[in-house]
Amino acid sequence: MAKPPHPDPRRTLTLRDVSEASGVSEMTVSRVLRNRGDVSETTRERVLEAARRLGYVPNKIAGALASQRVNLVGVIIPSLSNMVFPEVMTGISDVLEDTGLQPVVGVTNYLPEREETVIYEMLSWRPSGLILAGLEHSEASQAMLAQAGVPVVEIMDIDGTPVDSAVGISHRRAGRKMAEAIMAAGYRRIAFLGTQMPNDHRAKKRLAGFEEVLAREGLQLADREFYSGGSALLKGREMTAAVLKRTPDVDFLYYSNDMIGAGGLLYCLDQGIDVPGRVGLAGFNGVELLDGLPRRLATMDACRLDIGRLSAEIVSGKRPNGIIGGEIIELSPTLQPGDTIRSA
Amino acid sequence: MAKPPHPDPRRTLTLRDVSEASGVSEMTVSRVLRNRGDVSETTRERVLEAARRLGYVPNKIAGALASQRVNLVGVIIPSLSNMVFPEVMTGISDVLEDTGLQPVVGVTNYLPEREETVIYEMLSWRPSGLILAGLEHSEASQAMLAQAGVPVVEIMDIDGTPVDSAVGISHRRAGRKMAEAIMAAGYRRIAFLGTQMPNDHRAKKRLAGFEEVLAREGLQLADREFYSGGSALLKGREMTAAVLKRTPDVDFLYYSNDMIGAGGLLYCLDQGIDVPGRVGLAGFNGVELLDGLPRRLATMDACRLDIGRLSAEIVSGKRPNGIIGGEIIELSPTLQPGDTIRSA
DNA sequence: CTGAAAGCGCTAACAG
DNA sequence: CTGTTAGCGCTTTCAG
Repeated sequence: MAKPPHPDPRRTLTLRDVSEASGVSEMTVSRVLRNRGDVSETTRERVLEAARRLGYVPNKIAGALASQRVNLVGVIIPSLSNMVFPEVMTGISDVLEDTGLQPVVGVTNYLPEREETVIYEMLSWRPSGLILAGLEHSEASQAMLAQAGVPVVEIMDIDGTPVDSAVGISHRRAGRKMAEAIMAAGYRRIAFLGTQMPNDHRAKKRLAGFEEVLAREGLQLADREFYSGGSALLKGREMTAAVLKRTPDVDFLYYSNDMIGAGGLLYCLDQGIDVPGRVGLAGFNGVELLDGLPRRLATMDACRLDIGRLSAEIVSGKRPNGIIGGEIIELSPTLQPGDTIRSA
Repeated sequence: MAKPPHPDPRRTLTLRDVSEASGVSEMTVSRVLRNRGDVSETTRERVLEAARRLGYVPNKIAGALASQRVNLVGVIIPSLSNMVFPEVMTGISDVLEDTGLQPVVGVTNYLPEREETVIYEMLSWRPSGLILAGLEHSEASQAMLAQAGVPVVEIMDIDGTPVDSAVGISHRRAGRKMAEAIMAAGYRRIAFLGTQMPNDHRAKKRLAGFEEVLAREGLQLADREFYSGGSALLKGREMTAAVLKRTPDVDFLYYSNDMIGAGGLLYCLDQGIDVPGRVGLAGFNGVELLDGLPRRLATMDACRLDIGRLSAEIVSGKRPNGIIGGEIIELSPTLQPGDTIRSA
């Protein structure tokens, strides 16, 4: 059997193929395909026609190597199933859309070692910038970020020292603010219900800020309950039941996120517990989901869309003031009292 | 002012830098860093030490160009905020984890033109494979996929003709199955509530299968209501209210997804409507969220985790039987009757 | 407006 | 076990 005439029928098309098919030099083909430099209308047409006919897809690997330019922005987040990160992504995409930059997401599952790997992998593709959640990273991660040579934006949190730029809210302050609102409403026997948070630094900071305010009034948490994994709504119910049983005299339940808060709310309503009279409830995040609940859970908006937008502006060098890097932007979360804190 | 002595202090390290710092040839450095070929323990140590000390991160662009190998798998999905795709992603990641392949996600927002762009961008990075949702694509997209020269797996749906491989469920059959269960339970005045679905082909197929069964019994939908955008839970409430008002004698509400179904369920409970006596309810997807609701909504599990896993197996050439491509795997969604269909 | 030459940083394929 | 030689497919730069 003779071998097929062509070396590898599965090989993808190259600029050369388009060049031969159109009778135009590779260089000019490249120019046409990138809309760079002046090319006569006739040759442009011929090239485009040939490229289209062949179904040519440029090889960005080769292009990036030659031009030392990569139109990718790495986005590193802890989780996709969190409701909060998709919204951040939306903000990022919105802004990057008309910059020629493309977001590439990596997920760490809240694991520092995993984060290290993801950062390493991302950087090995030499992206134009990096956006990543949080200010806490392993030493090795910090070193890589500092060396990256591209804009790095740490998002969500500003309580700490960023490598380069940061966009986020102060979770400590957010915790304080919520505590103050709760105290002002007259609640005194307050329990905290949240994730087991070895690596959820932001939740930890909120709790710290929260307890700070309590301490100032000579109070401390009446109870606390932690969970990990599983359906957040369901967990919220279970934890609420547990706390209410263990510490029957609590008058407020502060949840580390809206999903478990929603579960708690549904549980209380099921049980006929008077909310916010007998117990008040509050969560954190301002997730859209809450809009459909029988009662609006008190929460705090984490400015996710703006965080996404601003971080993308920084990475793409589109800040209005023309600042280059090292920016720290603090956003102010708004308290949404909803219907689960009684009015003072 | 004299220019700085080094060409560009911001340039990233190369193999050559490590080579010089360790006194080992570039080639051997490359071998060490990739764990390829035999290298003496001494030189290995020396290289690793130098690389670590310098903070060298290999340039995958150059590596990929030279080796004609890219350890990336493109995953193209309509949306991230859908609850369903994160789970698919989990399945994919699980399997890819120990293959050296990395998923890269692209989002289309249910827009065919957007999908075309994303496919084009993805392919321009010459990934090792592509996983994408759905069987319906623009002609140009189909052409690119067919030309890609790498495994392409279309997921979620199998009612149609895939370019290469497919893993999913038959949504038409799923719609039929649900209709049969509802009919068997004795409901007859059935309404459909769903997304405005110009591009949600799978929802459309479910509805088609559903209506097929109704028609077989000489019935047709008593009412239908569509929405787009907004908080699904809230929309579910509003739509339910609208249908119940417009067509007071309906006895069943079939929702195109669990989120709006959950909203409908909460509304009915709020209104004191007897579920499933006065009206029955059902959704689609089997989202984890449902576990925390006051009553379990009837739904159908879409096998998302398995879809993710299997598609990743195909792309990475890990199918147990050693099949190469062109596989069509149909999974069977299970009906979860929950508490919102009365027993027959 | 168009082309030719010279790499980008790495790895395959051989020689030692 | 280690080094040398060619490129990978594109873009930059500099001549026409």
